[in-house]
Amino acid sequence: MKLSKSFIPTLKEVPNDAVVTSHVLMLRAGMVRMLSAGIYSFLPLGYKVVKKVCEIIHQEMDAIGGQEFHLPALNPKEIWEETNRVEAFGDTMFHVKNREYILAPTHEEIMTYHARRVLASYKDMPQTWYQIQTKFRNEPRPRSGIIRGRQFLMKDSYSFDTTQEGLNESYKLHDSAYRNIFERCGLKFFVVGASSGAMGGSGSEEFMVKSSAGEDTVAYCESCGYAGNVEVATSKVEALKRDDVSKDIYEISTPNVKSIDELCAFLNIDETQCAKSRVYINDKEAVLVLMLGNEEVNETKLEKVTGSGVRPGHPEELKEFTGADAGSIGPVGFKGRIIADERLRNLNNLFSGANKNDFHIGGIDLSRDVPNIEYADLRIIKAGENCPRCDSKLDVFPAIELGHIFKLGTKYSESMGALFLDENGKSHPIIMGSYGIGVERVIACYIEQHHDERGIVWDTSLAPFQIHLIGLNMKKEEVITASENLYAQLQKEGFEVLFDDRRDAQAGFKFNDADLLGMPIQIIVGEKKLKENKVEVKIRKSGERFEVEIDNLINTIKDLLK
RNA sequence: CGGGGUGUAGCGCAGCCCGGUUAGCGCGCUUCGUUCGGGACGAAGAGGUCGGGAGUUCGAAUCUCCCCACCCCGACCA
Repeated sequence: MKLSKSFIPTLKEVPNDAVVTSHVLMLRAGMVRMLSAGIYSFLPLGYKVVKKVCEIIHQEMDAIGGQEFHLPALNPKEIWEETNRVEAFGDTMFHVKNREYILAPTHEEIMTYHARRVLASYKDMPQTWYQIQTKFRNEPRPRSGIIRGRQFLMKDSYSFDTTQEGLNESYKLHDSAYRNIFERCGLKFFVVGASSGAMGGSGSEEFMVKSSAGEDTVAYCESCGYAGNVEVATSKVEALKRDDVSKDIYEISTPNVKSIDELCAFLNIDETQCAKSRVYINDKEAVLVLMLGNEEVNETKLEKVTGSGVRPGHPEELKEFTGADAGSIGPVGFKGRIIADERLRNLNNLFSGANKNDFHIGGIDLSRDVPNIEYADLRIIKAGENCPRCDSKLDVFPAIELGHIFKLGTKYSESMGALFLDENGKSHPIIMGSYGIGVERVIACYIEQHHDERGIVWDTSLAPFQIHLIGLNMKKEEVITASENLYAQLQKEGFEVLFDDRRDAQAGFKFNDADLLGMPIQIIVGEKKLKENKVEVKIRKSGERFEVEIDNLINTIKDLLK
């Protein structure tokens, strides 16, 4: 491709609206342009990279027996109503105004639709179906460029099995395919145990990349490799001991004392002597959650205990269920379900709210005074706590979710009636798995991990071109002839070459563009070296440069790109 | 949805507080000349509904109100 004829609008200055590195570089390198918030056009250079990623995905998916589909983005709403997911997605789903259609945010329903009554026998399975296509989600706040958009490219696959063992096998195949894909893309990633959230199902793992631009928070153990989304991660923390003697409970007037810190200051006590109360609503019932001191409630863990969705109670609801406002709520006398964090187990002589504004209660013995109490791990773990597996210190940092694999089970096949007959003629729902990869995120994460102050640094696997050929002074006849010849030769050898043949651009301008675009190898054709029948080769990654006899160039390049 | 910010030429910005000629600057773009291995120089040009609407005023980029778009933090996020 000749640069003089290409649409690769590079930017010298950093666009105002871009914050994260990958976004800045994708804009500066002319890979993408924004059309609207969270909606991006891929320009020719960027789309070349998309296709590289897709090709790797195709190869690895085909290798595990995947079959590619092309499914509609426009879906009849009634199919989504079969699984009740129109309601589940709520405002996140785009609705078409003049038809009963929606824009598909994922494709479980559509794949299941095609599977039902067609995958009718155990003999038809296992099957793995996948597709790479645009999904639509009405994100309330798109951000970080391509990382979180309202429309994005996703590879998703679905497995159909007749047994749990079969599902486990499909899951394992995807797990290894995903590792291959991300490795071949040159990403440093790790795998974490995850919450399966509103997708439903049992097992679930996320493929993550550490990044300050990430929206997930993960706990990671350097020494044993334990990794978990903080939504589900656990840690070992020092247990607290019960006092030998339990005091009687007593009421304390605590005017205007609301937070745990204020309470500790007012009574001159430690926060580990306090049980913080949070009221959640679950199935229209109030659930009182007790945490030690200032520790935060992990709502995902809480939902696991309650079995269904929770939300914090509104101020009016707090008053209605407890008789007090936030800051004065406590377990003594509370009538609903009470779940306390494990760290509070059996503690006594605690302070908590009195369910009466401006009053607290001291001397609480959870075993004695809160008979119906339940305990569960409800904490959000913190960096520096001990790894649950090996006791080393845990690291906690933000990360980007690249891929997610789920054992769905029969959630969709049951609600949609995708059944098969087994060897005995008995009917069962198909056992499904679902596996996604954010294609654009792969690119953004790659750039987050592979750039320097001059620009992007592509590996050959994802590079839009292998070689950036630079003709320096394209007004000199000998430079034109030599570089045109090399261009033709390299192409004949099958290399992907971007040829900077621009007549007017100065040398420095071309060098800077080449470093910004970041092809693995630059070949520089200049007047002086040509006199010795030589050109210069620069390795983008290392910055290393050396002279090569023109006659040896092809072989040198072949060696370098091996 | 809550909080904060921005919107002036393709890009980056100044001007606005304190209203008053043809609205500026840098980069980019066009033409000519010089230069030609790390973002050149000179000369001459083109390019603007000042985000949109309403209002105040003799007069609005500037003041007031409404709306829209975009960014950041939070909430949300299969």
